[in-house]
Amino acid sequence: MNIGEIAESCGLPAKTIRYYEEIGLVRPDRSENGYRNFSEQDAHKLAFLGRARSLGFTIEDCRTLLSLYQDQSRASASVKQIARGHLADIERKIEELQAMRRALQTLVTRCNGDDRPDCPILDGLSGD
Amino acid sequence: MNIGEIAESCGLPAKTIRYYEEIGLVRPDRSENGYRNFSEQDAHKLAFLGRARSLGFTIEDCRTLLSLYQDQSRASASVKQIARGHLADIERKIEELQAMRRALQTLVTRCNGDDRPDCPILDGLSGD
DNA sequence: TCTAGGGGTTCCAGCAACTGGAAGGTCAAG
DNA sequence: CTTGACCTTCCAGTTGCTGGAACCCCTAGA
Repeated sequence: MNIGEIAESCGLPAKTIRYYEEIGLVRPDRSENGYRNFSEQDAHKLAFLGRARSLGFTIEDCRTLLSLYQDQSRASASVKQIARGHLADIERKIEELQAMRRALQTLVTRCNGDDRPDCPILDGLSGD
Repeated sequence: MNIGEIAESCGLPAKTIRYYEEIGLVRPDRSENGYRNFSEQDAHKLAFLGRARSLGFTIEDCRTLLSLYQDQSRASASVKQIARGHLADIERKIEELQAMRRALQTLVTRCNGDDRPDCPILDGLSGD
């Protein structure tokens, strides 16, 4: 399969797939004409990567997960550890964002948003 | 004030303050010896920037907010618009993260995390 | 007077994970 | 034979810093 087809099938942009090859996540063969030639295995890997990335795993986590995926003698504990680490990161980020949201919401609510200069948002940012 | 003192007072690393100068957010004078010499005004600006950044505003938003802050004839509506846009971004990100969290949580819960290879997390990522 | 230290300066490289664009090769259809 | 849709490589840019090298400045102590 050419890169266009595979991109279509896994939902990743061709650019991204080339990038994944560059950093060694996939290693498609090449046809006579120099075009990348993806196998079904590659298609699977890329779909796997797409899902892992969409769950927010870093590229390095993806690399590890992929190798665990391909390692029949893995321990599921290794996978779970990575996933839980990532889950903790996500939860931390959610909390950070919620704190921002609360603070910002407070300021926004107080601001009239009219044509006058008086502005509680700027006041808040300037330290009152 | 030298960069060290100002960094101390606003809580931003000196590196960051130099970077802010580089991109034109502050323009401290220079002493005879070439050291940056920050005024009280600069201190205020940097504190403002620190707070805006900690609420997640982009640098470009900060630039705009700063100019509105210094513009006595601003309309508070302009400020509110930026803040609401940013709030919407934050809310979108929170939702994305929460979706990730839910999906990941489900997989993690199902995984035994023992020394056997059987792993619902990898199964989920591989598309079952 | 020398030296050590703790400031400060510039400039360059690198992070994550792509994305855009230029310049050009390949292929099938009309 | 040309057109257009593919594909290729390579380089630069994104965001907001951060680290490090190599160097200057200033003060205090031996």
